[in-house]
Amino acid sequence: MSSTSAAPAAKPPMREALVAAAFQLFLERGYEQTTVDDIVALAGVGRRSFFRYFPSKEDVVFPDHERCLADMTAFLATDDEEHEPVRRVCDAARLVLGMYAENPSFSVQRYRLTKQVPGLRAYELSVVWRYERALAGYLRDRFADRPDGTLRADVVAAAVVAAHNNALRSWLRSDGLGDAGAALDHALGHVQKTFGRAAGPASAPTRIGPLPTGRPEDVVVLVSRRDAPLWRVVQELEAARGRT
Amino acid sequence: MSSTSAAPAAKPPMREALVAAAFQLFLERGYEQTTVDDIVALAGVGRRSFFRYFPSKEDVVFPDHERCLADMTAFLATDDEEHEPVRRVCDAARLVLGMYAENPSFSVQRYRLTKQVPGLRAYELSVVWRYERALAGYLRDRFADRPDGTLRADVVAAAVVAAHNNALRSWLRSDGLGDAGAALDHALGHVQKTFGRAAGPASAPTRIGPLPTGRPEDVVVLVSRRDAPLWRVVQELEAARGRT
DNA sequence: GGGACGTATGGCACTCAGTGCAGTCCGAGT
DNA sequence: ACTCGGACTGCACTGAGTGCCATACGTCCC
Repeated sequence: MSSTSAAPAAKPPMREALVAAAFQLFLERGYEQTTVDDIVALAGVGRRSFFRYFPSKEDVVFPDHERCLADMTAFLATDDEEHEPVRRVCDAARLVLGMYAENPSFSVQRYRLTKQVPGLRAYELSVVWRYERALAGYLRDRFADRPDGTLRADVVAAAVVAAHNNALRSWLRSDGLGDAGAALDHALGHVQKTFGRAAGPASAPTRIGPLPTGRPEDVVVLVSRRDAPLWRVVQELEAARGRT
Repeated sequence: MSSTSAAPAAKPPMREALVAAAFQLFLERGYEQTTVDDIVALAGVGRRSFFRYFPSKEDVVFPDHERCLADMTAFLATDDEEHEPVRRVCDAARLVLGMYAENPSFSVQRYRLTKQVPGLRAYELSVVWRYERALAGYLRDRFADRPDGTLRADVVAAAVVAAHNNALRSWLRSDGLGDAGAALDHALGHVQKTFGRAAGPASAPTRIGPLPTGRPEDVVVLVSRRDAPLWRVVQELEAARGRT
């Protein structure tokens, strides 16, 4: 009972051997030109063992996403409600980028593979989708009381993921040389500026507020939008004045 | 030369027959429990013909997405630069919903399938991804001069897709009974309010005088007096809003 | 009418991913 | 030494997807 149940400290070397053999072959002759038999032959293990460590051939390309997804779920679960929600999901996205930044060369190699193999691109999309649903689930929970809570949660989660991917891909295209963290901070900064803090940025300008009382000759300033009912009323008033 | 080159008017019935046979079997015994041999046996055609019409078993579930994607690409390509970009991609999203709304029952059946078959979900993600890239490509072009153009384009495209999916899924969950268009307009309205015309320089407050034209989402400032007709209209609007 | 031709279809054999099952090997506990 | 459990291997099987060739049908041309 020493190290098997508590922590996965004793990692089987076979898993790493399979990943290494797979990437060697993928890089030298391409993903689709490499069969699972080739991989297990190079790694010197039985074919059946491959599928015990990786449910599919595609999984060997993303060996650590499952762990990262679990980390993110745990990160969002341990929330003391003290954090601003948008800020919180941005931090969760930083967690993912951290995983990529752990092995820059590996991430760059994988990026080149996924860029040109449709099957791998589809697989990556389903992984990203699970990240996005985790973020959206957290936000739906935090926005439960707001009017369009689930809609807003979905949109914010999608925006965070898009910003993350934008920064990540530009870093990967630079062969992992640039500052990934800075690029991500910049991208997420935009998202936080648009969504962070307060309810809808749209409701603020249209809101007129509690009607104050005062002298009839007081001058009042109204803020409206051209698509708000108030503006249409103004147009009618103006049209009526033009006719007289 | 009559109808083969101009328009795809003479659609082969085999394609429809395969789709019908496939869905019949998918619904009565499940997607993974149905083999391609089962489908072609029911349709009474050869196995090889199936793969001539559908590159993979998954494609038979989404028979019209390829056409819809082409429509969207064409819609975005024929842009006279007169439209507001965010508004334009929202309209493109409405195009996609239109395809779903053409066959409500078919869309609902497909939704139930994709919801519970991981392989189909992954396929759908890759389709949605292509829509999103089409939108983002258009926006990247329109935002080319802005400072963070590509980032903004990616985020807006993701937000539009998320809003579209939110509305679409809630409509599908209602078994296609609700008003899909209204739900989508509501969702996209949020996105347009957050992103539409936000980066432009704040315009100076407009005096009422001669009514200026402008974009619907512009913020306008009105100056009035408490004894003027405008203020009384505002009071009525507020009272009406308080009642609802 | 008959032959040449392009196209749509069917049949067959093949590769390869993925699974189920049975057997083997090895280390730990008693 | 015996056993028990887990890791590993081999083998046979299903099913998706592909390449190749044969066949049928309509068309055009002579």
